[in-house]
Amino acid sequence: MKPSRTYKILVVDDHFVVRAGLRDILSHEPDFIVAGEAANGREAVAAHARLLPDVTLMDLRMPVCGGLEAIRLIRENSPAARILVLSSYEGDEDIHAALSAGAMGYILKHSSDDQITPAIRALLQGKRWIPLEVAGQLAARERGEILSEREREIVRLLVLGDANKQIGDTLGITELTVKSHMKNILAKLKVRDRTEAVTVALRRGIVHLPDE
Amino acid sequence: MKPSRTYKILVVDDHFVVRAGLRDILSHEPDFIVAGEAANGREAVAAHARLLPDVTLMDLRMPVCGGLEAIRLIRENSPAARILVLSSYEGDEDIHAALSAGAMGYILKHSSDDQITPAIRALLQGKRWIPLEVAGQLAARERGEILSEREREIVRLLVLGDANKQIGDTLGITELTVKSHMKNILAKLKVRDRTEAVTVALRRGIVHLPDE
DNA sequence: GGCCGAATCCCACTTACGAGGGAGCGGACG
DNA sequence: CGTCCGCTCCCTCGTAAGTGGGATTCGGCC
Repeated sequence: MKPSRTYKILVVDDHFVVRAGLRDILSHEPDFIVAGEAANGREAVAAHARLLPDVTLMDLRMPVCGGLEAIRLIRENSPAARILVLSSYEGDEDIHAALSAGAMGYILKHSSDDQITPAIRALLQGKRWIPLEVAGQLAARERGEILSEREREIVRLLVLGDANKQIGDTLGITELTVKSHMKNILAKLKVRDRTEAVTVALRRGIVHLPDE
Repeated sequence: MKPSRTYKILVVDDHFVVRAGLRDILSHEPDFIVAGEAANGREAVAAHARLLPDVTLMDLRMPVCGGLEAIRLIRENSPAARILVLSSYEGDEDIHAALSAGAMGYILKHSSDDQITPAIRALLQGKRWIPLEVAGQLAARERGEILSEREREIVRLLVLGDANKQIGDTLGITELTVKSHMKNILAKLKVRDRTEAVTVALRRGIVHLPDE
């Protein structure tokens, strides 16, 4: 039962153990071959251009260059690239950002192999693959209020612990304007104060913890 | 070259892909055998009691029952148990808590196989295994100020977005006392306000994001 | 015993935050 | 074209947050 053809897969994750696991899982499919690996977004872009894989398995949270940026760059060079995000997190903002950056599927890292290979096969057939739990997050996002770009920018400074005055100075607007935005942010996130806003924003993937 | 004896290893991680990776990595060592797997702390305690492995590879962040609690329970039943923590995070508090709970080693998930098997072999010989980067975090912790139990309790409520008054009600103390603690917390964490305190506490592993 | 540091608690004061409004201006979209 | 919505700015007001001090208790250590 020689397969009609083999499919090249690129594996991108900064954790060696995860790459080993994917290599092992994919090796059980006779028509899959792991054509290459990358440990960060920059390596991923280079590897994709070199290998032109049929599917790319991509983590989001990586050093040097994150998955989102890598997805954008890869699809600039190869608009037909099929990218499957494999993430630990399920914040609605992460999911939405990945899909709108051009990912065709999104699965969670605690998925077992009977979730991973079907997802890859779906992408090979040009289909999208969004599990129910992931789709649920997206639906919840649509129901709730969505932060504007400016509001996200303010939340980014908020997690640094900046006061309203400082945030205003950074963005070149008055403190009053910041407070006005902050009021909308608190309402949209349905929280009582800025501290809770930080935890909710982190949980939903709207912002991430600064590296240092 | 038949090995003199084989060593039983228990793998504990909630991510299927990680378990697969470890299974694959360990299978390359002829004297290692993955005797069992567990996807959370409760399963880990049961599996350890049943299998009595020579070494347990344990993730920290897991649902149902976290790794820390699992380490404590396992070492209550088997004080000689050798547990190697395999974590993605490197917050000094996580590291310190795991080691004082009884773990004998601590490695990071982006470690390659040439870091993982030596760590396991070290534990098999009754030695500890703390990589430089991990030891550095611990050293930094010792240099800095360490939060008291009461202060950690307050930080836990802080990340929920509770106001000082609420925190006081929860702990049965006055708001004034909470503010006094908060003052010390801000000083110890070297931050300006409670918002920054949340991000620093999360980054250092002093507290974790609430599940919901 | 006596000293010291750490943890806990209390008070007064200044500042920042968040609620409750309102208003003008721009682009997007039907 | 008008309407919505995001961005900007404005004012007031009550309250929470953060800063300065000081008091207490308790255990360790010389």
